[in-house]
Amino acid sequence: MNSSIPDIQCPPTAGSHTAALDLAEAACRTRGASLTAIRREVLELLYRSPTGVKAYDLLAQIKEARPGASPPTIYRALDFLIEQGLAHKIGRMNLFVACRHASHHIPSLFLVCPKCSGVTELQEPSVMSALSSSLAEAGHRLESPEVEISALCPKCVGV
Amino acid sequence: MNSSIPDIQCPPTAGSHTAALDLAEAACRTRGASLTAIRREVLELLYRSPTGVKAYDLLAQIKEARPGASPPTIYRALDFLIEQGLAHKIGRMNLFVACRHASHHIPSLFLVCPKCSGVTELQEPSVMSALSSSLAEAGHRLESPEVEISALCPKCVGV
DNA sequence: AAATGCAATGTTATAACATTGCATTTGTGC
DNA sequence: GCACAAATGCAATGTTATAACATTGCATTT
Repeated sequence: MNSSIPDIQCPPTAGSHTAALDLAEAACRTRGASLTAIRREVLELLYRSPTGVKAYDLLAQIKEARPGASPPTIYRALDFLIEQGLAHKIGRMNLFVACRHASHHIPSLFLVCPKCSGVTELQEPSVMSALSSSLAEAGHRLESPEVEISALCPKCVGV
Repeated sequence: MNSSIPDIQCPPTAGSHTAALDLAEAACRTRGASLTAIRREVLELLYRSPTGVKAYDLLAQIKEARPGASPPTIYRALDFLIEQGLAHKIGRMNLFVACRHASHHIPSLFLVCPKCSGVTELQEPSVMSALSSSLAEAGHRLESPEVEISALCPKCVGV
């Protein structure tokens, strides 16, 4: 559809993210998975919400285009995106956020602001290695390369 | 602790924890708060579950003694205990756990095992300071001295 | 003793978040 | 076209948490 006339539309936060979506689609393909229309739409909504989105808010947004959508529709899409490393869940807040980093070879910190719910993904290799070696010493091991931390964001620190 | 006749009672995981409960009660008192019977019972259940407990499991247990208990009964008690620094919530797992450290002047890491749900509280000042200075550089600030991290525990690492 | 204030608790309902199970459709290789 | 697996639609249900309002119990004042 959208081949020409490129500028109407784009509601809340965003430009089109087409490039990133295409990359994501290619990445899935190389792994034998497919970024279907629903999944792609959900991912796009995540891209538009740098601050994280709640599942039922996603659902409401998706319903505008697909009135039949139900909770499983988006939870399944989210599960897929998380499996594929394209999104993360922020447990403490029941918030979902797109992964902003091309590769997750480097573990990330997710700073979740308890005031405004904003999520910032931060890569700090030195902190992460200090952390994981401390854990190792205590006999533990990081489960995933995603470490969530509750931290006030720059905006909310000031207040 | 248990000085004489130490073995009757104590159903699931536990000894009586009377000493710890009394300490907690005293601590509340010095802050002008009161560890009422319900709150004390909830705290005791937390002490008995080193691994963390879900709110509705707590509810079920409390109901044995207090059939009228309802969700707010325990959520209120949990809120109070958390306010008082006597318990923590593990967000990702919807799990509640008693605080094992007398003082929280030193920030703590909470290692939550995603396999067995075990929670270990760990104090690592050097890691914590590296962490908080990294955050500060990015304009953020730790919200609380409690940082939860998903990490396999020693038992589950092996498997 | 009666009235007041106030924290805690009881009670009911509902909001918010997430999963299960099964029927149907879609895409892909043969 | 056909068979098979993957994805989706859909309804019901499960799980976690809070809102809203009434009541109790106890300390203080009158």
